[in-house]
Amino acid sequence: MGTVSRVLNDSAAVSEATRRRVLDVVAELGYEPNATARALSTGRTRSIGVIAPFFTRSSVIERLRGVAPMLAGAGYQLILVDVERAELRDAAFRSLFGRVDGLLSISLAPSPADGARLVRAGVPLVLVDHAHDEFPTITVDDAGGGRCATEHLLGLGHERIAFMGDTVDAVHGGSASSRRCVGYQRALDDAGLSLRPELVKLGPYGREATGIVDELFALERPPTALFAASDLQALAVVDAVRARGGRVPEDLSVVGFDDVELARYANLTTVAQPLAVSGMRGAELLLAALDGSELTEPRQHLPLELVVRGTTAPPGERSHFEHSPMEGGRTSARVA
Amino acid sequence: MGTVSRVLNDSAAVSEATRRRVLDVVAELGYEPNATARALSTGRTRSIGVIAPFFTRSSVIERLRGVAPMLAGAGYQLILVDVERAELRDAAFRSLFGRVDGLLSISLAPSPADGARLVRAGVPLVLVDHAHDEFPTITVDDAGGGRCATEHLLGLGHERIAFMGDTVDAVHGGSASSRRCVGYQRALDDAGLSLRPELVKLGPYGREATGIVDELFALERPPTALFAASDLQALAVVDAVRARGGRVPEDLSVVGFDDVELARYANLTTVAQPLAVSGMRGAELLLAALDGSELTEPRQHLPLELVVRGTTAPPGERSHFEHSPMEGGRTSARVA
DNA sequence: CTGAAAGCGCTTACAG
DNA sequence: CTGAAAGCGCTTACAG
Repeated sequence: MGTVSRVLNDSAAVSEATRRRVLDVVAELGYEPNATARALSTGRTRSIGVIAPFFTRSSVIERLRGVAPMLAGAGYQLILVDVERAELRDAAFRSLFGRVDGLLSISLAPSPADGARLVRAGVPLVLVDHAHDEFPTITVDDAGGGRCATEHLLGLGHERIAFMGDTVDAVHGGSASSRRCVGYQRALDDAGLSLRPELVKLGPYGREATGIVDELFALERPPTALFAASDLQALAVVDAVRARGGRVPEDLSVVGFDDVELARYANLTTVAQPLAVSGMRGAELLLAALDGSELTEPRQHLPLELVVRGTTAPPGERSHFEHSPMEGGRTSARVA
Repeated sequence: MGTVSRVLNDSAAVSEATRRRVLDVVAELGYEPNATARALSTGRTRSIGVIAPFFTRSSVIERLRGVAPMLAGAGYQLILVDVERAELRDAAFRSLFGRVDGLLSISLAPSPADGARLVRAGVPLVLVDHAHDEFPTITVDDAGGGRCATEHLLGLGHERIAFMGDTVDAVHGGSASSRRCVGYQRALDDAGLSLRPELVKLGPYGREATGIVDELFALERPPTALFAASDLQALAVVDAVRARGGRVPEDLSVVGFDDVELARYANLTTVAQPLAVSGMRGAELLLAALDGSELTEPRQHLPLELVVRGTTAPPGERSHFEHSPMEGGRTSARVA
C-alpha cells in the first residue's frame, strides 16, 4: 500500500508502469483514501473550524459568504460551530481541538486558557469582529460608527435620541453593541447633551422591540429618534412603531447598523460595514498563517459608511426618500 | 493509556480511586483526546456533512436554521460543503467520504455511483428538497405550488402571465424551478390558455432580471403578471420594473416562491414553504438512521401555502395591501 | 523504483 | 480492576 499512497500523493518517484496500474485499479474500485486515517498520519486535517454566534443571522451569513469560497478554494473543509448561548463558547472551541488545522472565530474570542492551548498546539486562530492582542484580527471602528449614526440624528435636529442594544454578556466581552453605545454616548456628550438613562434600552438580541417602543412612547418626553445596535433590532423597532399606528420617520427616526441585505429593502438608514470583505480578509489571514507565511498585516481595520435612506428625517418631518423604498435614494458619509 | 480511555468514556469498570486520579491529572493538564485518532479507532467521526448549493441563499439558510440545532443537540459536528457549480457536486460528496457518519443533502442528490457507495459503506443519507427512490426525503409539492401561484393570478383576471426560473441544469436534476414551471403550465392549460413561449424566461439564478423585464415589456402584448420560481428572482423583477419607472402591481403583478424573510419586508405575494421545518425533519430522519432506528416515515411531504401581499392585483389595479408594506396584510390559501 | 515496517493517538478485546 | 497489545487506515523514512 505504500506505493499506492505514493502515486495518489505523487510524493516520490514511481515508475510510469506501476503508476498506471495503480491508477487503473483505483479507478475501477472507486477507492477513496480514508480522510481520517490520513489526517492522523499526516497531522493535518485539511479542515478549518469556523465559530460564530448565531450563524443564521444575516450579518454572520454575509461574513461567511466571504470566508466559504476562500477556504474551499484552498481545499479546506469548513466545520461550522454555532454558539447560541454564551456558556457554550468554551465547549465550541474545545469541540474543534484536534479536528482542525486552523480556526476562524466571528465576534467571539477563546478563553485565555484555550487561546494559550491553541498557540501551544500551533493551531492558528484569526478573529473577525473582535479585537485581540495576541491573535490576528479584522475589525471595524464600532464606537466611531455609533458616533456617526448619532451625529446624523443630531444633525437632523434631534435632541431626544434613544439607544437600543444587546444586553452585555461576559463572553462576547466588549460586544459590538456596547462599543456602538459608547460612540452614541460620546456624540451626545460632544453635542452638550446629557445621557438620559431611560432612553437606553438593552435587551436580548432583536426581541422585545414592542415592549421597548411602548415604554419609550410612554415617557413624559419620548424620544424623536432611535439608534439601534443592529439592523435587525432597528427593523423590529420600525415594525413595532408601525404596528401601534405610528409612522417612521415622522414619529420616530430610526438608524440601524450593518447594512444587511434586508436594510435596503426596508429602506433603513444605517451604518454600513463590509461584512463579506471581513470574512474574506479573515480567511486570507488564516490561509497565510496555515501556509507558514509571516502575516504582513495581522490587524486589519475596515471602513464604515453611513447610508441615509428613508427611516430618518428631521423631527416631525417626512423623509425625502420615503416614497421610493426600493430605488434606494442613498446618501453616504465615510467614518474616520 | 488504556485506563485513561476507560474513565474518559466510562466504558468499563474502573476503581473509584484510579478514576479520581485520572480525572485530576486530565483536569490539570487540560488533556483533550485527539478526535481524529478516536474517529479512526472507533470508526465513528461524530460529524455529519451537509451539502447545499449556495448555502448563503436565504432559502438554504432558513433550512439550516432547522438542521444546525438538531445536530448540535445530538453532539454532532456540522461540516458544510457549498456547491456553487453543478460540476462540483461529485467532488462535494467525495470530499466527505470517510469524514462523516451521515450526510444531509439539500436540493441535490448524489450521482448513482456515489449513492451506491454510501449505501455500501453504511453511511446514511437524507435528502431535503429533492425526491429520490432510495433515500429518505423531505419534499414539497412544487408543481402544486406553481399551479397555486398561477391560479391566484388567473383568479385576479390575468391572462398574459410570464414565468421566470432557473436554467435547467443536469445535476440539480428536476430542479424545484422546473417543477414549479410545470405547475404554471398546468394551470394555464386548465384555464384553457395556451403557453406562450416568449413569456417563459429562464436564466442563471436571480441574475438578468433587468434584461428579462425589458424583453417582456418590449413584446407586442406584454404580460400583466409574472410568477417567479423563487422570492429572490421575484424581488429582482420588482426592482427592475421600478427601476424603469414602472409600478408593481399596477404594471406587473409579481408572485414569488419560498416566503423567505425578505419577502415579508418587500411585501411580496408568494408561495410559502416551511423551510426551517424541512431542515429539522431532515436532521431528525438522519439522527434516527444514525441511531439504527427503523424510519417510520422516510418520505415526508410538507405543506405549501399561498400568501397574498402587495405585489399582486387585478390587471391595471392597485393592490389593497400596497400602503402598509410592513404590517403585512396577509391572506392565505392552502395547497392540496 | 518498491517492499516492509514503524508510527500517528486513540479504543478495546485479551490476559492476568 | 488494570496493564500490555493489537488494530483502525493511512504516510513516510528506511532498506534493498
